[in-house]
Amino acid sequence: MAQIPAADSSRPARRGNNLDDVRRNNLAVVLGISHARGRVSRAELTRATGLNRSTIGALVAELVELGLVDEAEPSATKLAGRPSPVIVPREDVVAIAVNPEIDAVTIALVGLSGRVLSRIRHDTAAAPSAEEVVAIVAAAVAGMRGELGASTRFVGVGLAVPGLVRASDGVVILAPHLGWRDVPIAEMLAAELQLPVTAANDASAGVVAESQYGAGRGARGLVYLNGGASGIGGGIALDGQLFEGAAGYAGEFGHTFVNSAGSPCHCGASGCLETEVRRAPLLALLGLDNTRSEELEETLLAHLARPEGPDAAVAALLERQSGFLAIALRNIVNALNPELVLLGGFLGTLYAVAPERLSGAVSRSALPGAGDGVRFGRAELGNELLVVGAALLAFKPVLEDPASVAAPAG
Amino acid sequence: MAQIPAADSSRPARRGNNLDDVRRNNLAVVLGISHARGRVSRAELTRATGLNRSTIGALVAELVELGLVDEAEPSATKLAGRPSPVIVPREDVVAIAVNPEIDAVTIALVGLSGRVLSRIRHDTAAAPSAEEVVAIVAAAVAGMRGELGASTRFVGVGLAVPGLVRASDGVVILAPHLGWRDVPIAEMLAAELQLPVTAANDASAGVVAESQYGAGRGARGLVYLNGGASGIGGGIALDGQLFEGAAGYAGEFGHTFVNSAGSPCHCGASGCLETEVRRAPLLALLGLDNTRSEELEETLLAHLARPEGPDAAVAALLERQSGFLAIALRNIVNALNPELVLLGGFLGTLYAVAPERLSGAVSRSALPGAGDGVRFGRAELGNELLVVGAALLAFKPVLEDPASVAAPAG
DNA sequence: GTGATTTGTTTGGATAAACCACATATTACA
DNA sequence: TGTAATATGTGGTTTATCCAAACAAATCAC
Repeated sequence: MAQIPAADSSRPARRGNNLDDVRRNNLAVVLGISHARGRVSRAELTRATGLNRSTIGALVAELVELGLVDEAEPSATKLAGRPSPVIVPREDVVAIAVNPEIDAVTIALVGLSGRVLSRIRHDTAAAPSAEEVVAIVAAAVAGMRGELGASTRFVGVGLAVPGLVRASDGVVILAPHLGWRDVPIAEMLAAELQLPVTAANDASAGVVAESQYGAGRGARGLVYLNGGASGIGGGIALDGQLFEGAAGYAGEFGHTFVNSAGSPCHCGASGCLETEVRRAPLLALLGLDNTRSEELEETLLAHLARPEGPDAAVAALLERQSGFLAIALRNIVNALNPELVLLGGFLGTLYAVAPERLSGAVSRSALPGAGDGVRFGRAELGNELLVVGAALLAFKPVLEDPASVAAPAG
Repeated sequence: MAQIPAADSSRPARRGNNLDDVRRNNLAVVLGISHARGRVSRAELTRATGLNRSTIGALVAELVELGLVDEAEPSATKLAGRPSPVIVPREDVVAIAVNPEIDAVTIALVGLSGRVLSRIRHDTAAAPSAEEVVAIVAAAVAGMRGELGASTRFVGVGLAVPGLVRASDGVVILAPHLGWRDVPIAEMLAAELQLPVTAANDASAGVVAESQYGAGRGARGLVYLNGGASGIGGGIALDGQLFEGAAGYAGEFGHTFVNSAGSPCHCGASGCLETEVRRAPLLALLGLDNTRSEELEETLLAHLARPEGPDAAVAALLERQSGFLAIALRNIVNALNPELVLLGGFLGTLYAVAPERLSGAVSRSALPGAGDGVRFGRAELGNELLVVGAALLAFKPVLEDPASVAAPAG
């Protein structure tokens, strides 16, 4: 009878746990719930975590000591019993969110409470270079610092980049629209701001935000596809956490093959989702210029509602693009069996004009099981999406190990 | 400034940890390493887990008490110092692995040591019904029981089914080649054998086996595609664990879209990988009958090595099928950024005849980052694959919580 | 007010892992 | 053959964690 070969030791074995890990984990759980829900009473924390009342008391006291949360007066309930103090994440624990785009750099300060404290959009004449981004961010942060109280603590920087970003060190491998290639932007920003920097693809930041605060709340397995002016990006979130893959590049659904007779794509292949499903042809048909996506959607819905019915070319284009999108989604559903598929940007519009057409096509063409279990939806975080996603990237180390942040000076 | 909406409470918050959890986790880690490596010294466990010597001593003692491992004499090393006892998983802790196929049911007993203790292939005239499978398994297990010592403990049953299996309750939603639809096979087997039963898709079982014992050892993110007589199945393993998706259906790469002009597939769509890349046309061209895959590969390699070169039709077919496979793999690499892609069965043959052609095509057509980081390989577990994979499914509860198994009677 | 209910607080207890000192078993080398 | 060096098991002690229980406090219902 065969003996199965023994596994080698190349995969590092799971480490053992000690008591420190217990504490660290429990602090992270409590801070995580507090951060996710905004306001929680100690009693709610007790129920959610399954920990003892006294343990929660001690954990919360330590988080207060660390300057990460405040204990506030109990909020009025209609229940009998002693009121339970409310835990709120401190707003003066702040992440810096940065999003360089083709014609602007957006910088925002986001509190641990989830509030966007301030936000600047710095327009640029051309696509900014990495050096320009660093300079713009440094100036913007210096300016915003003054508006905030002296107690403000910056815990890190989160960067959402429209391109491929290596997760391990935050190097931008390729960002065609910015013209970047192998740019160590995270390192550069970290040197300038003296803060830890986490960089990720913009759609990855988006899926994290949607997963925790947006239409993906509560979904355990979430796939996100976003159609922007520059192409189609995407991301995968499992249990609220970004799925990175081996090196951080997972989620590039824009280059899913959907058409044998398709156009060549800048990626080198042809027939990619991104080349077949684009905003531009629709804008041209509707006589629109390079507009915001809200405007496109309004115009499109109005067009479809015309008494004489939609133009044949418009209807055909929608039909064709929905078909290609359905093919890509079918692949994704079969491969990943997600609970929820979220569509943003232009793809959200495509979904919105005929939700049934798209979801029906996918459910019918995907395999039973995965196909009939999946839900579809639109991304709901608009403007705030990338800013919040980037901030979540920056907060991640704190949320995973609250005790690792230096306690406040005072 | 915007306030991000608070997350609702629909996603159950992560639970807190207590000391029991620490112990449970550490027991699982120690047993897991022991199971994966086959033979480990206590000293090696100490280094791998990062735990204290005395803690490892206590954990191992508890596992011995539970009857899951034995402590054996130290094996000779060339190192100075006191020899460290060796921990070996007990062979009389046994899982029952079951694999129903179109023309046979395979039943095997697999020890926690990883050894296949016995194995029966029960041929059937036609595809077996669920009732027949239950009867065959019951008879086989009764027969094999006699061969084993009285100390043998059965911890569970693992079932690898060629079809879609709902992970939560082991119901086979659809197994076209068996003619099963909504069959509660896990429940039926559990009632008969009075043991916990875990069922999964056969490729899912395969990827787990390859990930832990086969060509996927050490890979953190692994994608597996297998070409069998009945189609193409697949699975995803992350850190040695099966990625199930929302309900256990993840990994159906056989229905990836690869050809707009493709044939209709039994799944309802058309142009699926499974319809475009098949064994049958190649067998026909080579004048082979319905042979084993080893035979196909030998014949094919011999044909390609002919002095006059391969037949043009054969070369064209290989080129064509490799091209479609490359398209599917490109999609998968872009979407999941796996570390390793493993090909089994007919797809392994297709890869083996020209590894460079396939891996080169994928690396070039996938996006930089994901494309140039991925490795390709052949699945290396042949006959044992499904049996080992099914057994791993059955052992999973024990490996996750060793203390949950009843201590041996003796 | 009085009682029921819920929750914070305090204290003591159980438990798990770390730490330390010492015993033990092997190799290296004179 | 004997001694030193090295690595590892063993047992007692310490430390940190969470839990359980008793008590105190704050609210609601009547």
